[in-house]
Amino acid sequence: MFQSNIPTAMDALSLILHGCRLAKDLEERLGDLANQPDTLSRSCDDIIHVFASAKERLTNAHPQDPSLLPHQQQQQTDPSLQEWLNYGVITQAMDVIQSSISMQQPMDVSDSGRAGSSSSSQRSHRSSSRKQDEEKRTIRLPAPQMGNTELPPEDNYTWRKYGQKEILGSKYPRAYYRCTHQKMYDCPAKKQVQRLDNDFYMFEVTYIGQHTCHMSSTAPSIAPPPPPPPLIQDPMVITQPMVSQPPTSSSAATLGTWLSMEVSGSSSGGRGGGGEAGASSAAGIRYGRDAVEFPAVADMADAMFNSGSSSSNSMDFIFPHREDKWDAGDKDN
DNA sequence: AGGATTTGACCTCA
DNA sequence: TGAGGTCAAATCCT
Repeated sequence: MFQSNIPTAMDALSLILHGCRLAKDLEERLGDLANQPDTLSRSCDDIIHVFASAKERLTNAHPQDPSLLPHQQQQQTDPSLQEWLNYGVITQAMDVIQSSISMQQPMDVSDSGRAGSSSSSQRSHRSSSRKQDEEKRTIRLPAPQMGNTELPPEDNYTWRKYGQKEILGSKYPRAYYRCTHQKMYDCPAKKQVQRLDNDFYMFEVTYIGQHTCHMSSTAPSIAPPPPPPPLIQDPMVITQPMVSQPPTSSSAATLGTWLSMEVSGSSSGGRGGGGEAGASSAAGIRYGRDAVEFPAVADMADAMFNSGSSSSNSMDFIFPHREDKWDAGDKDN
């Protein structure tokens, strides 16, 4: 179902990174799990599964030239994809972070220190659904984490889930989200998230409409990043790579510093009533114990890239309270 | 208490 | 007519 080998290879990289995180997490919990062989076994299986998936994709990605590095492959990517990659600031931040992870601490975990019944009300105002001319862009994103595979990938917008539905012919339900600021700023942006039938670790995310919430002077303080798909005019499917271009030296250095503190950082604080700062998506503000690790990295990246306009919030992202950071540490599998 | 998610029913359109 | 999209009360979570 993949459009080309390149995204497949990139998916593999993201899976590898994900596997590394799981392995790291497992090591940190070894002490606690020493007398829980079943849990240990499950965790091992999970990790094995992730790496096996990655290997499978790598094999599929470039059977002809296994020596080609992913970022080299990307150079051969079609221009539209390349443009899209260039456009995604946060994606790049994520790339930097994850590149740094792999470069600085390939598998080194030793210093991880912290590492009712429906109403009959009128619905005539219902916006027309299934409008053909509505702008739709579909991308694919890897699931953020095995333990939180119900969560959609972070995309740096805040979303509110308003529905979920079983889709005919699909194994997994489709979740419907709208911009958190829809009412306040009349933002029409929506998205649909659905797990791929044949790949449990990939989400297909369809964005509908453009965010207008950031255009308001009273809109959230953190200016949103460019929406993922603005350059893609025609409905199409691409896979967002988790590793793309080499980081600039400065950003790499900065993020590298962060990584030394937060390599395995967890969510910086649940949903927080005010989670409207624009930096945490539905994925990042998932309720309770299912705090997500992966989005927290995006949060940090976002904080950095927007640090000029948002002062204190950024620091909160970068230096979250310790208890918040590690609450998620005991999540199972 | 306030805001987000869940979920069954309702509505629209192909 | 039925699949897909949305609504909104109930429920959950912090």
